[in-house]
Amino acid sequence: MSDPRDSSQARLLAVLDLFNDQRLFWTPDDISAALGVSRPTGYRYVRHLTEFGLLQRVHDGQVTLGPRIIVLDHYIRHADPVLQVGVPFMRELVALSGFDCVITRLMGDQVLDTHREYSSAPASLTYDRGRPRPLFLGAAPKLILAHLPTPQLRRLTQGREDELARAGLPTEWAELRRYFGGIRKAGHYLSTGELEAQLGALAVPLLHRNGEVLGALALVTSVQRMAMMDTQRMTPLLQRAARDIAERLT
Amino acid sequence: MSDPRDSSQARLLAVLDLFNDQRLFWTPDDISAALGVSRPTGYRYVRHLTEFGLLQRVHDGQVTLGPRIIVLDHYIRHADPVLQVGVPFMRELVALSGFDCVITRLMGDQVLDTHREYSSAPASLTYDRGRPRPLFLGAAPKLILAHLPTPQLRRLTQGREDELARAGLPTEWAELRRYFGGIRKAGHYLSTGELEAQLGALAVPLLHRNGEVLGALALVTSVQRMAMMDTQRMTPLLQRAARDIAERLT
DNA sequence: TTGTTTTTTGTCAAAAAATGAGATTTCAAG
DNA sequence: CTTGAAATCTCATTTTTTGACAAAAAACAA
Repeated sequence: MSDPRDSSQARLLAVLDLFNDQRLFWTPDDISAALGVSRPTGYRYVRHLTEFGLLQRVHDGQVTLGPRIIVLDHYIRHADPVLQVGVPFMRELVALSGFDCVITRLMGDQVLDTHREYSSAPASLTYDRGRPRPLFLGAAPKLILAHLPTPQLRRLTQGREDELARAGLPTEWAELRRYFGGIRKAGHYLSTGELEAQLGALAVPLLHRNGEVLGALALVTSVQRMAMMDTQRMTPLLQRAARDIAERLT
Repeated sequence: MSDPRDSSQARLLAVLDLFNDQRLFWTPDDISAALGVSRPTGYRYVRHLTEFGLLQRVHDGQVTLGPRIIVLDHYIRHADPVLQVGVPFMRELVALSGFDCVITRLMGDQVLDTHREYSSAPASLTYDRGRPRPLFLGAAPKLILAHLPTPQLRRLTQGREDELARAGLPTEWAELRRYFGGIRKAGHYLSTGELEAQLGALAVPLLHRNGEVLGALALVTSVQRMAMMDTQRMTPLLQRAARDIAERLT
């Protein structure tokens, strides 16, 4: 019955929601105001979160995201088996192709690039690790969705008809299913200018033994250079790497 | 009066403390046991944290750190002014020296490398971004401590006599002060094999206009290659870069 | 499919904590 | 030393949290 977002514990966590690209520095007063709690309570929240390193005080009474975030991120990176076995293969692909190589994962409801191995001529600096990506744009997300079990795909797409429409995808369930089914059968997806006008990507799925989709492995570059790529030759290489990575996962 | 770590809000955050290098996957049951709360409460904690993306469920009932961590880390990286202006200078230093270039910061009580610009022959893969570093070992931390205001230095060193002794530093305050004073006057510090036996580093402070120490800028490489470096020539280049970075900070 | 076990979520009264108002303290800057 | 703002403290009241137990849901096996 109770909305889990409306509890004192959740309110404390809600402080973290205030921090983003746009605004990384807050005063306790602003936090209190933004959350609609009293000043002492705002200060208490800040104290608690600072205690755990999720926030830190900087000068002139402002607070910002704390060192614990960086450490936790380090743990994720360091312990993620997909990255541990994947990165060397990504390096090889970069050397082979000259393009950037990216591993993209669906985490919860969010699509994130968890690693990007840059080429000597990086394709883009706008989407690096951790920047939330649209669910329905670009090669990697589409490939991931295409390999999701049907119920999960349904859950993810439900209530996002607007977003689907804006991405030029069908909003009707049957048709949507057919669309993603097609991508799944193809086993790869080539996007040109979907996420960003000047960029293209070739992605293949990272499939666990049991068939579960772990994410996508993609090569990214400019549309011009992408046009010169021999897709027929590159796709098997990518798929091979994806298979090798999956095989080496415990 | 009340221990801030002993409150329901803090207990919720304490869940995050369970996750580290050693163990990145927990079941709600294990969490309940580790925190000494009942099963339903453990499940509630997991639900709350998952709600905010700090945790995520993976298969077979386990949970691990969630996507929100990666996103928040992305915000920090993306919005940190020191990195924004510093990275291009670091690239240049790497090109000039052939060594890795690292920015190290004191965040709260923790010393962290916030960025590492790798050379074509990376010096080490054991200390990358976000791995907590010892406070008293290595060129960068020493340089940062050396430029801290005296009261803060005192606070940081107090109660860590063991750690100081293990690092081969004086445990007595007056002597310690003199030691760090010497480093500060020198304006740079060359370490060989301190943090890791086979690595050396040359560090200079990143000083804000007002004299506040923002962190350290360091070149890292193997002791062999470090021995061949012309320190006399390299130090001014590093210092110059540090000054340029500081100047460009708003 | 069924039955069986395990995991996860409700229900609710007792216990614990969070909260806000206002007072008080701390701290930096004149 | 004074001033003013920032941060903390005190405490009575209100709101949550909590655990025991029960119920439901999900995973699993036959």
